[in-house]
Amino acid sequence: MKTTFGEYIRLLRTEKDLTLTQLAAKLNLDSANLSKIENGIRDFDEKRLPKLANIFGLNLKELGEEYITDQLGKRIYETNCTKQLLKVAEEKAEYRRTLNKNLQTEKAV
Amino acid sequence: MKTTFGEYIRLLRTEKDLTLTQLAAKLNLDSANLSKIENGIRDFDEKRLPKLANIFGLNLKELGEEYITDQLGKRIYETNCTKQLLKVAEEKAEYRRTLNKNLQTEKAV
DNA sequence: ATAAGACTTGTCATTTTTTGACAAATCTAA
DNA sequence: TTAGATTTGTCAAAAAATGACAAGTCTTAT
Repeated sequence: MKTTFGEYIRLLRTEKDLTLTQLAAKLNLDSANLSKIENGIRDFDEKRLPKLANIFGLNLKELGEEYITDQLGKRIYETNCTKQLLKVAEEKAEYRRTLNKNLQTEKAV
Repeated sequence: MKTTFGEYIRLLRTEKDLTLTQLAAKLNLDSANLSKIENGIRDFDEKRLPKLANIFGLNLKELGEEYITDQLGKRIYETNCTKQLLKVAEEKAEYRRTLNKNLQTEKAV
């Protein structure tokens, strides 16, 4: 997916010929706020992902991955994080994983 | 840097033989909260980075990079983001950059 | 031209999350 | 033991995210 999550929702919505008001209702959401979400002014609330998946018949896991990559991509963009720094960030994530592993085995003892 | 930001602060602090209370005072911060920061229970507040850099004679830009890579690394870890997904996130960041570029040139016209 | 529906924008109250502060507990070394 | 260092728990305050509504613009059909 080469769009923002908001653009993706807009795509799904227009494909099905739904208005903002119609989709917003299905999502228990104000149409004004959905508009902001599609335009990237606000974030889609993670807890509505299951509903979104249902409405459009999408796989929840895949949709969730769209979501987190969008969120991360946004942070990467906002922090002007270069590829080089992103690599460092990835290593730090890896480090946290080993920390957690060690913690688990400690508990086991 | 192959540690969390909290561990890094602890390293800097103990190298200089400072107590939590002493460093916390320099940072305008409660020692109890600094303890939580070093132990990864709370986040270091970004607005204290300049102070932190001064106290330990560090380059602010570099310290800032330590900070954002730690923050991103934490998110990557928390979301169980695989390398593959991280690549997608990076592409999405790239996409946002082009969006922004187009916006700029639009403005110019 | 204008009326209706679709969408956008601005604002503010509410909710949620993060932070600051303090008290009390634990831990460690003299 | 006891003094200092650190950790943990809790709660109020501050900050950020979200929900809701009013009013605006834009488009299209009549």
